Amino acid sequence: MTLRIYNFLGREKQEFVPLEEGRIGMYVCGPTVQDYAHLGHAKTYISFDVIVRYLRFSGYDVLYVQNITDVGHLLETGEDRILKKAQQLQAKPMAIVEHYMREYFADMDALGVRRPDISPRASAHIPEQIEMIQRLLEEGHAYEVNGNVYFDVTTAHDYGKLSNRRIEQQQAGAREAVRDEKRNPEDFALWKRAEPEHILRWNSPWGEGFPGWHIECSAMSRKYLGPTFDIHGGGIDNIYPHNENEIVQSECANHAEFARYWMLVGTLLVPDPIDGTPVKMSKSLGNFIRIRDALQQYRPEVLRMNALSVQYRNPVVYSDEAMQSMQAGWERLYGAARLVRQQMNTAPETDDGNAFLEVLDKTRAEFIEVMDDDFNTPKAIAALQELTREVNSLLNSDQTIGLSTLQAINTLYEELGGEVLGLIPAAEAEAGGDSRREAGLIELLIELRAKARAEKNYAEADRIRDRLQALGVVLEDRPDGTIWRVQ
RNA sequence: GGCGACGUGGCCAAGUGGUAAGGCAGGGGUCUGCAAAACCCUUAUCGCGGGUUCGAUUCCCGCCGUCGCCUCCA
Repeated sequence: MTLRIYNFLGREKQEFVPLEEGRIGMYVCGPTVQDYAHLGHAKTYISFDVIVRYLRFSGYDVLYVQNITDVGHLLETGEDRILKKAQQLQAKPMAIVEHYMREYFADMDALGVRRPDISPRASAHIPEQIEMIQRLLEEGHAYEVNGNVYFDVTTAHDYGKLSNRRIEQQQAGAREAVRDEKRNPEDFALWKRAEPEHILRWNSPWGEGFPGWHIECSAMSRKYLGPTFDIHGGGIDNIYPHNENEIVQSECANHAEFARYWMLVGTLLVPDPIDGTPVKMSKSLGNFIRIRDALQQYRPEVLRMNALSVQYRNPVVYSDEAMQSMQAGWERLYGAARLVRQQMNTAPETDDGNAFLEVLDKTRAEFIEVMDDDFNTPKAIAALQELTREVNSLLNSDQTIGLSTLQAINTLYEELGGEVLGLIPAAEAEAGGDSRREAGLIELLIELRAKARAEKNYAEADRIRDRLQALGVVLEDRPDGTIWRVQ
């Protein structure tokens, strides 16, 4: 069983072979912390979260690095974005980025996205960036003009190899005013001179300024993962110019191959309010939904389900309709896992139901096979859904099921659905300590209702059920008793 | 205009050179005091036109359509 990954460099599925057996160095482009994260970020980082979780599940020792961009970049108007925000809020720029960085982590935590091993900040790696720029200057790949340093793309023979853009194809100045300072329209800034009004600025050999957008990823990935590492990830919308420029400057500065496998994830789309066509969720279009706002409406697992409902390279739509479908699908999955846990409390210590272990083995094998094939999460979820049908049938049959069988089912749900996909919450997350009293009260009411039912006092029984329903507590009568859940 | 991705049942979405997973929704049924939940049954020849092939949804060409990138964006 070998892992295969679709490598954007070369555009084909390839067998994954790490540089060092059993270990993986992985870098994923992180967010610019200038505002609250939205669902587009959620899609990308949930995708990589599951990829990293699965790699670890497969036994790899993964070092996962994801940068925090906090140095600010230029708008078309020439204003610094973070500076602009700082003026609005009358606050120091570093306080702004600190704030949004913390909120970013809070949002990701809420989504069940495990934190990267290292979250290096661009502002904390200015010397490394300057050093890399100097190397590029020495090697003749860059030139300085008036305190700005640009990379000369004509000095790299393979510029454009990731995005398949060749320099001669570009329409110079088509949508961007050609700066006279640049030798070629595709040349990009490594270092920018800070105008007097810029607060975010650092000393450099070329005067006070700030780093260009792409150099931070090159400098920080090199620092923590080395000149050559296994996997580089990001959103596909950054393939050009960001990823392309990262590659060219890193390979020219390091004289070494950069990332060996490029994994780029598809975009989150949202229906256009006018005609309903799906369009990219983005800050500039103003059609974004903050993660924290979406979490008011849907559980994190349901948001994850949506992100994982397509293969990671494909785009996915976020809409009420889609989310309701995800919600229903998730509830069936989780309902079965929860029922298994509930049955464990009363199950006999027999080995009845052991024949089911075969189904579990089959599910596990299927799950691994499809995840090994470029992380096919839709198929992996399908495997769990098929398992769920079997589990429900088993639980609804009149045969008694032994504890060991239930435990085996539960373990599989927790491993594949919980540990890898993050869709099934851990058992201990179900009933917090403060809800024990509430649970006791609900169970008391269930006892009263059971008494009423035994006396065929259905009016009273239904009244209790309806009142609880109104409070969001749903009762389900099963042959062996009534169970409840919070809606 | 250039580069790239995609177009599969009512909706979403896998997938394969030999007639197509899974989910959601709808309809019918079983179970239930009634519900709820669950389970069973039920709907597709894969954008259009050519070509390659014994055979294509899957490979190639063209067309149409949608999205992304080419400017800060995950």
